Amino acid sequence: MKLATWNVNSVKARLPRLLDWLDRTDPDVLCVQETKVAADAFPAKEVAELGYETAHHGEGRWNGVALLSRAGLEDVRRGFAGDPGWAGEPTGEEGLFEQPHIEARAVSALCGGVRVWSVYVPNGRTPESAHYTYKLSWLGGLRTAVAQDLASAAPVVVCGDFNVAPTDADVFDPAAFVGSTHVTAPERAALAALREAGLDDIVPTPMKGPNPFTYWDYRAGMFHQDKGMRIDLVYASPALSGAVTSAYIDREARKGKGPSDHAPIVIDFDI
DNA sequence: ATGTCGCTACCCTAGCGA
Repeated sequence: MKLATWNVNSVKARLPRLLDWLDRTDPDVLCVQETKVAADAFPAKEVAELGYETAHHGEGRWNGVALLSRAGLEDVRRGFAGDPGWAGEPTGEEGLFEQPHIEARAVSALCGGVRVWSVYVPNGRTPESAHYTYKLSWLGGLRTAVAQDLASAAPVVVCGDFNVAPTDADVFDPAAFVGSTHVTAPERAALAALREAGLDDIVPTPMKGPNPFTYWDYRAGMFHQDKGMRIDLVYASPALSGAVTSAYIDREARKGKGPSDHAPIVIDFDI
């Protein structure tokens, strides 16, 4: 099975590149994040012409995750029990929600006997922010939901934009991130707790240079200087992590006119 | 690194989020 994950930063803006990439890369399953379109606005017809079924979980202008599969797409689950939702700022300016707002950040399905998740973890903004607290509790809820999947027979793989760099080697300069999200001990502990539920981090090989980065800010020529981060991750249960035959970051997809700010990860499993 | 994107609402540019 060839599995890939890609934060496309708007499926509408990226559609020509997405279709071209699917055609040339030929994955069996693609996990998509940041579709930024409403539930019924995913270009399912266009990807169907390339042979893919779609499961989209979208809400409009922000977030949105999808699974594209031609290896089967069964038992689709949008969201997960225990998602805390975004409850607003405690003091008000952005407005308190009467009920926590459950955002479209996770979708999972059985693809060829594998429980595949596509997730878009909250950014967190700053460590002082209510968004950061939300990020940590969201990751805690994800861990509980994934642990339940791991108790069943099917192998599990959780793919997506985690908005956390697991180690200092996963950012271009740790000193540049002091006081920022994505690198704090609690965020890394939340990732570790997810792994400890029974998943291995499949670290992909960069196509060029020593750094396994998957994201480079659009600004300041960050991509050309390889000042990036590894925040897109593939966490797989042992039956899958032991069956990896290749894993790489497709930095070619980050080049040229109109790229996403994230590169896809492509993994081959011999299963 | 704060140099760019993509979105929406409101009108074609500003404000937001990343």
